Amino acid sequence: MLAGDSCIVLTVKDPYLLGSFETIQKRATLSKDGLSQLIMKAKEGNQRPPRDVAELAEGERPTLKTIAFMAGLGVTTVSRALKDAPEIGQATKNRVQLIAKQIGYRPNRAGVRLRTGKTNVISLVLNAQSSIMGLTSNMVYGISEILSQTPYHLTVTPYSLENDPMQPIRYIVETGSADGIIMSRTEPDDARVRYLTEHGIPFATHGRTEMGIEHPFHDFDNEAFAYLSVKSLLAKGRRKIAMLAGPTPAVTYHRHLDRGFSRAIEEGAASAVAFSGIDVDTSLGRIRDRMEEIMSGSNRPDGIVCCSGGAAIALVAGIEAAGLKIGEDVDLVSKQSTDVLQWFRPQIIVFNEDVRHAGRELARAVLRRIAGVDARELQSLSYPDEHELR
Amino acid sequence: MLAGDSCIVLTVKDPYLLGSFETIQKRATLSKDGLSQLIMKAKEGNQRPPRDVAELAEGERPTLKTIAFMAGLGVTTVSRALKDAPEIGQATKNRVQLIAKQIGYRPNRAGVRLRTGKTNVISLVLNAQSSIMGLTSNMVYGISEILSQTPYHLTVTPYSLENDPMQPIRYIVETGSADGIIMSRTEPDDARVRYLTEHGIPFATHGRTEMGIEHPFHDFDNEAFAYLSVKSLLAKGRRKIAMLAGPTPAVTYHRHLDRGFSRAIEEGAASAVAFSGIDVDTSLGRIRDRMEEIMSGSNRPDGIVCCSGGAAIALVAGIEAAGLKIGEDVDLVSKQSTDVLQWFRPQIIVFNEDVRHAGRELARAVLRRIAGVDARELQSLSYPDEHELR
DNA sequence: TCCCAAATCTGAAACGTTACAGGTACGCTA
DNA sequence: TAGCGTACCTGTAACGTTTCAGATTTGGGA
Repeated sequence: MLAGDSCIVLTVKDPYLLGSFETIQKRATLSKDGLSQLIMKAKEGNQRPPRDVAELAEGERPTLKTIAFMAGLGVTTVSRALKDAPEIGQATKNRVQLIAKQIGYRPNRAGVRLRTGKTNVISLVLNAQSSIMGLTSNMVYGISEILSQTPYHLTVTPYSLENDPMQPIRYIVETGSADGIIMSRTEPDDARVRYLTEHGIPFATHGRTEMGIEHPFHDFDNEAFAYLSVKSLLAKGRRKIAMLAGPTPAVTYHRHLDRGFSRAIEEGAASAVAFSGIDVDTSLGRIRDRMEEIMSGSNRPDGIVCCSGGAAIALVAGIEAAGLKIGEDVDLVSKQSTDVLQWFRPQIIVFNEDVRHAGRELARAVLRRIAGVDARELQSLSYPDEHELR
Repeated sequence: MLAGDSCIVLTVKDPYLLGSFETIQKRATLSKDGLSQLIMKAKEGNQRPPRDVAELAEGERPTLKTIAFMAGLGVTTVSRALKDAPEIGQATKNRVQLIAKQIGYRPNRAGVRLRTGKTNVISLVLNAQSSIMGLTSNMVYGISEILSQTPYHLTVTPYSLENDPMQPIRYIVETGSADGIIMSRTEPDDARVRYLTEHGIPFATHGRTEMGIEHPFHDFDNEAFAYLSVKSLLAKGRRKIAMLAGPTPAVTYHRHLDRGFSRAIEEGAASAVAFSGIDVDTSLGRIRDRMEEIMSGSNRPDGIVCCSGGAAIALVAGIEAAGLKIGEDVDLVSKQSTDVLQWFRPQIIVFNEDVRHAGRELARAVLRRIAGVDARELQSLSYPDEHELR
């Protein structure tokens, strides 16, 4: 046994953790005069700084070798002890794990990655446009919440809408720069989903596809949202109802909205008014102006469904510019992903979409997919939850 | 010279790029019957799959070895040729670079990282709360815009306000998981700045410090913003002015706001009304309610400066709840980082803070800092740019 | 007493890259 | 023709990890 102070830079609180003096000495093939001396000697012995000695230069981090030296074991044993391999004795495992903890060992990601190909990275791929109201932020925070309890890091790769959405995906796959991918703006027939499935890369999508491929996803039930929205408008006696639709029909949730909307309209024998020329991707200025036009016209709706909090603000501006009052001349139901809407027009009926929760779900899904869980078990929906305020 | 089709999986468009048959043969020590045969033989020759042969299994990526084999050169030469080292002949460089391009070679990040310690990662560290209006998103997009033209990846590490802001920083430094850091919520005396400077880790902050350490930063000139805001209110004849201040005085920009505000108030001989109990970190609900109280009281301001677009919406709600009208009873100036504000209350005077631009500046700054540029050359301010709409 | 199996532990090799310390070939000078 | 410098290229080792194929020890049975 060696005294606790015999380590120079790295110290363990419990010196009995260290390898027996004889073992260490055998490894270092040095004379018998305490670990401190031993280390110094070892250092003088070699020409280059002895990295296999438990003294680390400024800024150097302990490695398996460091632990191996301290414990008087081989690196292999240490490696396995740290991951609880069955062929290592319990006593050794405890000893090794304690030393590792006490000297603050952390596996070198580059070493692991080079050897195993595992990157410990989850990549969030999203388009850089449509995210006025903190959608991206909350997604990032949700994902991070989950990843922070794991060895995974989160990298974010935005792409602009003018570019091919496949490009960042292909890059990740070709360079092997992530173990899993989370992506949004899912399309009914999504080339990325096909590509990733073919290549066997774990991923989860925010939104569903309709291509007969089972894959992990999380989605907000936009059909239910649209249905319930129309229902609330009907309940308020509204009869001529319009919807600011999801982005280009290419994106799946546009269809879900349509479906829910049409069903409710039909059930209520109400009439649908079309909003031509604008959708949720349109610039807020244009939405406002078009809205003013529409609401000043003869065939204006008396109830409106909007699927984005940001767009809703522009809608309100347009409605009010036309001289109408929300809650009197027209009612507005909107989805929101941050709690801004109700603070400025309490009459708006809001459904909250918890994007942070979506982030958590998606992160959990990719991780479990990476762990080999069947895709079908990693599909979840979250339901609109009405908060009519005041 | 070899025929173009002599490569099995990897092909180059210009077969003359390949090494001479003799060279390749020498390396492979095989008989003379074309590259295709040669590769097959090489494959049969060894027990394990011959990774040093220009045929790659499904999902395998070309490495330096692959190129070396194809070009009939050593890996070292290839490595250097690819980075334009002076000791490599121009002809060789061209040849190697062309092959690399044609077979789609990309350096293995884990290999580089393990060998050189360079991660090619920039880490964005931010707090997960205060970002209602797309602040985080735009920052991320701005940074990505710059990084996408470089080999750098962006990782995002949020931390919650309850936690120690040092923790993620320490993690990054201890595990060496990034080459540079971008962080926000800078404090006058910032422990992170001190720590990173001491450890010599490149970083850039969104916001300034006041601790005598020169470091890269980008900041919005909040002093000018507050000053100009008050000035515009004065110009509208407002005399009793209040400001919804920046988060806790711990954060530097709070001071800048104060300074600009006080100076303008003094110059205009106006009077400042204090907003007690709320700042920009307060929940929107609470801001709204408090605002209603204040604006219903006897000592209410007739001009208000607000430093966040999200908070401004809550302010407006409070003001209107008190039965007052923006632009008549009271004027409001606000900073905004997304163009939402003016669409719903055109009377609000807005100053745009271009966070995306800040992201670009910060990314450029860290990159140049990593490249060794002096910190003093990497400090920039952006100035408020008034847009009074309609 | 000897041998065998189980329980532990081990060194060497490999992942892809770069740095180090040469090596070879060529042309020029003496 | 020898000697030498230059231009160009090369093999080996190392970064930290895991995997492979043993090696060593221990205890028990014959």
